[in-house]
Amino acid sequence: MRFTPKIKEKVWEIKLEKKIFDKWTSEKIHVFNVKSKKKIFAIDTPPPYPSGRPWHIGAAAHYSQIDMIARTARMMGKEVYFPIGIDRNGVPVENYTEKKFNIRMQDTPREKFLELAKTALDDLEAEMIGIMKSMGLSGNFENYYRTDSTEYRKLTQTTFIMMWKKGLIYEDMRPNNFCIDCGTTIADADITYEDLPAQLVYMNWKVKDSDENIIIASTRPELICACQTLIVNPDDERFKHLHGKFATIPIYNREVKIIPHPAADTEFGSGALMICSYGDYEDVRLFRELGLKEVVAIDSKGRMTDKAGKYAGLKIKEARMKIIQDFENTGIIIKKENITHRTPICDRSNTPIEIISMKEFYLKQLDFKGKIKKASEKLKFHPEEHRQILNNWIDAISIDWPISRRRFYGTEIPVWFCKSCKKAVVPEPGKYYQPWKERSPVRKCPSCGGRSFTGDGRTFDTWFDSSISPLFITKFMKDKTFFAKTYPCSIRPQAKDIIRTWLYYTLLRCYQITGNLPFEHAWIQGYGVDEKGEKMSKSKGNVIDPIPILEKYGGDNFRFWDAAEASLGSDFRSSEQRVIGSSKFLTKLWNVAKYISMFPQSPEVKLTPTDRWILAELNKVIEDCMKGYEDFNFFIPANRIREFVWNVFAPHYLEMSKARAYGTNFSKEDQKAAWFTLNECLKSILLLLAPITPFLSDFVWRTLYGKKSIHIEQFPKTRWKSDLGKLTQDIIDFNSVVWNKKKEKNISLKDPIKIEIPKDLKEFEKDLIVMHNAKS
RNA sequence: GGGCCCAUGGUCCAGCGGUUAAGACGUCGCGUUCACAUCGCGAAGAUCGAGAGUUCGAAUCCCUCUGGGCCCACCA
Repeated sequence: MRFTPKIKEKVWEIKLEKKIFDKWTSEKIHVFNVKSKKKIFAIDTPPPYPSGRPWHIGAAAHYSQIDMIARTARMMGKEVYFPIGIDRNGVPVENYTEKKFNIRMQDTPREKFLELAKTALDDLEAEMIGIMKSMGLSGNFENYYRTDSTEYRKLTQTTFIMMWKKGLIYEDMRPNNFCIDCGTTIADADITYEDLPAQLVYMNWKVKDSDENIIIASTRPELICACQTLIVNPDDERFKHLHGKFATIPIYNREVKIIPHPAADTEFGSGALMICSYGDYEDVRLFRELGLKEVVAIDSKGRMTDKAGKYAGLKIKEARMKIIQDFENTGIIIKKENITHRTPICDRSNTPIEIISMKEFYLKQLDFKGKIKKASEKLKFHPEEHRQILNNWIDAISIDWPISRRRFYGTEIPVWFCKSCKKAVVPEPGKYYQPWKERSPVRKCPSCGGRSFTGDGRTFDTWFDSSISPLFITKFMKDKTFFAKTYPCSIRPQAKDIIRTWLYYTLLRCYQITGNLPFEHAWIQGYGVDEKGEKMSKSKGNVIDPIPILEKYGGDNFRFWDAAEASLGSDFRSSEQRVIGSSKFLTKLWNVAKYISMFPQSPEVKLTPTDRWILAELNKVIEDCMKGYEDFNFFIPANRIREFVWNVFAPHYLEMSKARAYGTNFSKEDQKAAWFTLNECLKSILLLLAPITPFLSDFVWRTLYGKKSIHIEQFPKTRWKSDLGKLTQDIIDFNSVVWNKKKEKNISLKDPIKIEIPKDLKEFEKDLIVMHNAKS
């Protein structure tokens, strides 16, 4: 009998992937059916942000693993809802638009700017979608969503209006991070710190009713007009006699109290410092703690206000230089020191931020800290240890969330202000509002009856949009049946670095709106770092572009690489070398499949001990893989299968059963037993690998086992349990000994050798003798 | 300053109370028509970051230290 492989290709050809992907699309095997009888598994896919190229290889790997989650759930018998979205709101889009068209947002008419911003990301978005497809994502590409769509923004506004009605939103004048250059309040997340040189000046202030002076050290002398108190450390002997006395602010001649407070460091400067509104967040904290009244010294354009007296109208830096000069002339400054100062910088404009009080909208979150923490106990984390990051963040929250931004490209805040009573008027939900260019839908002010309104020009913080993704994808307020079936979602996959933003804000917002958690599982992936273990960043220039790697090695090799390298939740190194290394396994598997494809498939017959042994081993593999899949940890199955195929199945079972499979000197039944076992193993391996390497698995499956896709099958069952599995190590050891002996004797592996089969391996004697050409 | 995580052959990564410490990549040697040179077999290479402790027994548990990564706070 001649055997020819049904698999013809010499190697796994990555060009086949495109065809397979198109087949999936035309067969609609991944289309979500909300009416299905199966249990629904909804994935709150993170909509990626196309903020520049190249797309981060770690992010691409992340999405390929999200697809593994989807495929795993399908093979566990669930009806999977796997939406795809793209995030397109906020400052990075504006930034990209400015660069792309060489304009400045603040100098461009809003309408015009929005038009440009709306399409600025289209090419980047197309590229991202292309990457997702080449990685084989089984998501919904037919109608993927965008966070800047009318639909999405309408829902963001609806949730705002609902919360407004519940009294969860208020407007307040508070000190906040303000970027003068961008002209907006910004979030803490938009700030980085840089060590910049600064001048620490020591000033002599007169103490009231005394001949003494007190020396105040400051890097911000221009803020003395906003000083409300002086503090010294309670234990500082130098100042104990001054507690409760007053000092006079130079130039302004206003008196401020000297009080003891532990925030003053005896080691730094003079030991005494002024508390002004606002030099830094310590000032803000103390103003709040001590109930001080703020003095607005700087306006939103970055100029001194009339509170600064003769310095009014000057820019901050000019005022500082001027006042230092004046103090030097009058002998108030006794010393100047050059220090480096950790300065908060706006991430986008690279200019120092100021703390300025502005009227902003706030969402209440302090009242929910306990509730969110309690509710999140039910959320299952993968891996569990990352729960800590969320808990730490919730504990650290000390103010409500400022949600308004003075920017253009975002969801507009649906609010008009009555021109006569100045009160905010909020419309009914159900429409996408743009108050900066539309007339108020409310004709008469509910408070004063006024009929004239001004539209709010601000937009929301982008997290205010993205934090309702679980509501948007489940068609909240749009399709009651769909929502009831899909919410809460099953899982939120996301990266570790946005736990305190995206994960936290989503929990908060969805809890406030629906009263329960938006998903059951939180699946957290680490960062993709470079080959040296350093975080990739554009400034360092170590960002790896996934496109050339995908083109060269294909989706499956890329996916197998990230599954086998990125352990659940931990950071993983990325390099082309490592993808090449992983790709060897697919070649190996390909050849195993090609070999097995030579033989006909056989119904189950009486199996030999060798067959029952490898099936017992296979059984263990299935058990181990399922443990990994149940935790959505693909590192475990990827490595377990590689280990099994490469080190047990191919070198030992394939060799032991080869003569039987070819039918040399064995009965027809024994031959059929080998055929059956070979195919049984390959089928299970393919099924177990299908979520990780969907292309190759499907190709081989359709070539050998079925007209239909492997992706509508379920994971293999464990039905081959047997004690023979205990003998695996002995078999491996014995084969190794024989190979070594032949090596020592310098004879070919096919040459005969005199060797005894060990007692415990007697059951396998016949196969072992033929395999090694052993003579007793 | 507070917190979290990590430390295993040249590199990556398993093992989490008892194994001759697994595997992959890389290196070296030998080998090949018959699934695979995008291969096979074999070899070298790890006192499991350091120290102390618990235990009959520790890479594995406790403590201290060192080095690295990350998050939060932050010097007026």
